[in-house]
Amino acid sequence: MTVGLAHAELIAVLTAVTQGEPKVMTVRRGEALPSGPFELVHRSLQSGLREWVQDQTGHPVGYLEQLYTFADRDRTHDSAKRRTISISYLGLVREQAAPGAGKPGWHGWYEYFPWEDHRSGRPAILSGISDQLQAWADVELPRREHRKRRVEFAFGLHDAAWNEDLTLQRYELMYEAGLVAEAGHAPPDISAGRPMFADHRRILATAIARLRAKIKYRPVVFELMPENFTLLQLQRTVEALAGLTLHKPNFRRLIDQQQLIEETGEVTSETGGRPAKLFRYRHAVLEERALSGSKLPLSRN
Amino acid sequence: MTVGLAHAELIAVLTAVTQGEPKVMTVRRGEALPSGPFELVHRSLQSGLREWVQDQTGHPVGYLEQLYTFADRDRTHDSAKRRTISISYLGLVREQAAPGAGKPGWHGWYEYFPWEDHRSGRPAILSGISDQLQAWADVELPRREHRKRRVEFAFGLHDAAWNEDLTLQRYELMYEAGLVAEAGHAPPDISAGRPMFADHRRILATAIARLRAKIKYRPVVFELMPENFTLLQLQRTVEALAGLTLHKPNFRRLIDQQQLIEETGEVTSETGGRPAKLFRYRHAVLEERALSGSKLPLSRN
DNA sequence: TCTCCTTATACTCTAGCTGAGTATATCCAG
DNA sequence: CTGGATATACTCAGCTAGAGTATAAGGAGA
Repeated sequence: MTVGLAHAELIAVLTAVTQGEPKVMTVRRGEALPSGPFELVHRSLQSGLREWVQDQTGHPVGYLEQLYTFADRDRTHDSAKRRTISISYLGLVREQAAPGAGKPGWHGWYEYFPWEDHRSGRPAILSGISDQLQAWADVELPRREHRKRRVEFAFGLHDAAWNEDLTLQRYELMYEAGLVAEAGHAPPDISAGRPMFADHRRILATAIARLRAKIKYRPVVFELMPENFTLLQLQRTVEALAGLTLHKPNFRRLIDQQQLIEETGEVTSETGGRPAKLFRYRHAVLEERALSGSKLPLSRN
Repeated sequence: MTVGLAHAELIAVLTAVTQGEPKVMTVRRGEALPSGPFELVHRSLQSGLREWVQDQTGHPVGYLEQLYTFADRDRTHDSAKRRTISISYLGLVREQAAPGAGKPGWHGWYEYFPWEDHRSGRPAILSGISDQLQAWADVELPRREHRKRRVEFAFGLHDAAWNEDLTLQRYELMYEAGLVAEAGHAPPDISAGRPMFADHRRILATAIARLRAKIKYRPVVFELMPENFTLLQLQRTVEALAGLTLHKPNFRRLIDQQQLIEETGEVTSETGGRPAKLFRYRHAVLEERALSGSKLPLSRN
């Protein structure tokens, strides 16, 4: 069988959470995600990415997960005979292992997606966005119903509740409606987040959505935590990722139901009030542990 | 930046469920998954796949989802200067739209994974498999604990329950332990399912795992159903995918809680006993509808 | 025609989980 | 020693999931 030829490129969304803020590693002063060629020396895609991330940041990536592979023709700047296949990955880095986390190179997620951070309530920018989206949705009938439903669902208007997992859907709607600079239409009058090179912001949206969904059923948060941490630090990290505030007593109950962590025996009084116990992740509890969450009515037969 | 050159290949896991059996479309008498080159004429990866699947099967693919992109060096049969990137997709086809579903070309999932079908109880083959896996896990101490935990968790031994979503983990363990023919070790004495070309069975395992997980929170089953169906037909389809039997009253309760379907007003008496009402999927309820399933303790502040 | 078998459909009950709120403990600063 | 801050423990109501039971309505065959 004949097989097409293409360039292969690896794109990384490296994420760390420092001081309760989610960050992404960037190049070109925050305008692009780091990327590199996939070459023959690399054993596999994943190890290829691991190698050059380690070269560039000097620190290991704990968790690495493939996100998506793109190859739309629009993205190609090559000759007519070649095109680029971009394979994107999500990588999680521990706070301590991200020494440049304050330096340029690391930028907060919510610079690019200000409407995604609901920790201090619904962002003001959302009213402008939803106004414009509803205007965009108000076309002739066949498409109108569909558009309206998508907008209301994705942005939690009317009776729908805000669903933090829909980051990608929201970005795509805004792209379709021409509200983000990358769409290339007339520049929007509201400043809808900082744009990025090519479709890099879309890839970041994919990563955020994936991570927000994943923390609910896999213990991946701990890849972002230092060795020892307090329960509130853990909660703040989850809140940073989800862009939401959580109910403290219930968060703690959930955590120790799962038996994912154990006390170190030490306490820290750097938290302001009563000293907090330090915990560590129970590596013994292993990564394989899925938190099930079955929605099927099983029977025991 | 320099970018590596590679061949690009699209691999499809096309699935249909006919008469309560999950099938996958194959070539070479069931030994391989259909695949085709990604070429310049294609607008995008997804549309490229859609086009040649439609050409080959003559029927449209309803639902199409990217699975994974592989590029391990072992898979390459090319010259030293090229390698192949394989992008795999999961596609769902309606029962009626799969005219070849009885003909050669379509094979049951469980020919390849007999240990995955628990609809008639725990398959007998599993005792042999778990014996051999436990023998394999019984090595010197540093690795033993980890191996034992993986085996027990993936195969639901001891206190762990069988988790149908772990199809890929189970296949990978069996591969590591040399229990599947593709591993290339000494041929296993138990016949652990029908092998496939290269890593195609691994890709099929990925597809099964993804689909089993997805039916729990997205209404993708309906992509596999005919226009009108009875509740038991729907249940049998879900059971076929999950490889499990479900509790009938609870299944029905779950379905109409979600308001995903509506009565057509007609009944069918082809089911043997009392005639069953026919239902159809409420397309109005739209694909965007995620069934949430949040595991985060949200607060209303 | 009546009985039995089969499938369809409706209802009940209980344990556990989730969302929400409240109460108590222990440090630091002034 | 008092107030502010954070940490930690406990309570309670409503919902949901798992499980079981009861009734309805067709067909096949005695």
